[in-house]
Amino acid sequence: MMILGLVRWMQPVHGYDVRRELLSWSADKWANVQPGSIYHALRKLTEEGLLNAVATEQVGARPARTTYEVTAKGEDEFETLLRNLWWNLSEPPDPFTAAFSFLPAMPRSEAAAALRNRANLLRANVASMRASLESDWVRNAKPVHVSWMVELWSARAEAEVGWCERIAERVESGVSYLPAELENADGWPGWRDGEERPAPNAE
Amino acid sequence: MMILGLVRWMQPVHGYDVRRELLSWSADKWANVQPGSIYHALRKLTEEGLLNAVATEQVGARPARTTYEVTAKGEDEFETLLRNLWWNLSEPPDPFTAAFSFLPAMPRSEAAAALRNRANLLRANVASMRASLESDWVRNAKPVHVSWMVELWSARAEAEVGWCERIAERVESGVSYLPAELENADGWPGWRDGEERPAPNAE
DNA sequence: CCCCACTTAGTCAAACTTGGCTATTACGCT
DNA sequence: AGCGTAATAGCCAAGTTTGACTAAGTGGGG
Repeated sequence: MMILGLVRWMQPVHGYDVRRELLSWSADKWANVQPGSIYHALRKLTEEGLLNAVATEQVGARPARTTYEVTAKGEDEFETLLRNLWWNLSEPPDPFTAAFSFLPAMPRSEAAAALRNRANLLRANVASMRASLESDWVRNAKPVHVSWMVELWSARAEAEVGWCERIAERVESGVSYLPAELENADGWPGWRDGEERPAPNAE
Repeated sequence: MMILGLVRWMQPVHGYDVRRELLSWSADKWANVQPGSIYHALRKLTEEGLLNAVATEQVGARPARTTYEVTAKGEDEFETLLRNLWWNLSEPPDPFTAAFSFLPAMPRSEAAAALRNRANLLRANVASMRASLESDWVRNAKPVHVSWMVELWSARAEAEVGWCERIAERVESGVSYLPAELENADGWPGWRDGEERPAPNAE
């Protein structure tokens, strides 16, 4: 619920403003906030007494828009949430990691190719982020810490590029996926379909 | 829905098996799968024709457990999902990034301290992951690619440690958060409470 | 001057997640 | 033998998130 935070610093806002701001940050990508969630969140926060609906104006026959403000309680709650996120680690879920855990279900050649491909995609990403860091628009019109966030993403991505390439090589090299204890024991069924016969003599 | 994948390689399984396997991977952390989701997912996958309920045995007066298998259609679907995740980037949502975007709401000294703290937490994490990589248990009893996943996490974390420290310094140095265009213009209201008076002469 | 396409603002039902609950059996300890 | 604790299976209602939809104003090209 970081909608609360947004409302807090745009103070009197209505839902649509919040939506636009979020989309302009393309925050739907890295926060879990799609446009549809916003109005529900606003109503729920109001119920909980963290927000106040201060006005409901209507222009013509368009849907009425309700304007919100943060209450003292909301201020507190936000502070708490924010501190919590700043001071504590919280591993975010990562779909790629989940997919990677099924490595043995992919043919080795494809897995390696996909990893190399991923490395390239990441590199392209890094390049475009770098470019945006240089661009005048970002340098002059966006708060500086936005650039810092981009730097974080770049740093993580670069680290991952290296990993992708290292792992691609290992996958190609044909090392067995099975743990030492189970070498030439029978593993679970259901692994060996994507695998191109992991060559029992693999080392 | 990577429950499907799990069912696929443990072939005839019942819900509880899946649950245990997931928890043993502590997959509730990096996938978005809490124990409660499993049974619902299984039923839904069955409805969609991706799974088949093959048996329902009952031991004593305990809840009956239903055993599932993957259908051909499920096999296909899994293949598609898996490939999609392997070949395409998909930025996962990251709560810290979201929190960081509210940097101006934190006093500079606290922000810097929190960043340093984060760096330390990450370092501790990396250390414990490194240790587990050395441990015999992981080396001998777990498939090798599990270690590779740990390496990925370490690499990302290390990149982030560096970033935290660099940013902590910048925050402390007092550089203004405002974009060049808005220097000494009035920004949005609602920023300046956490900020310890961003000293208009800050540079 | 009219029509098409886009923007504005928000609703809603459906899907998905979650955490807590139930109720039985097995196990270890004294 | 008795008792408390842990493990076994799974259910369910409540809370969240989502993507698709509505429906009126607006603007500019032909």
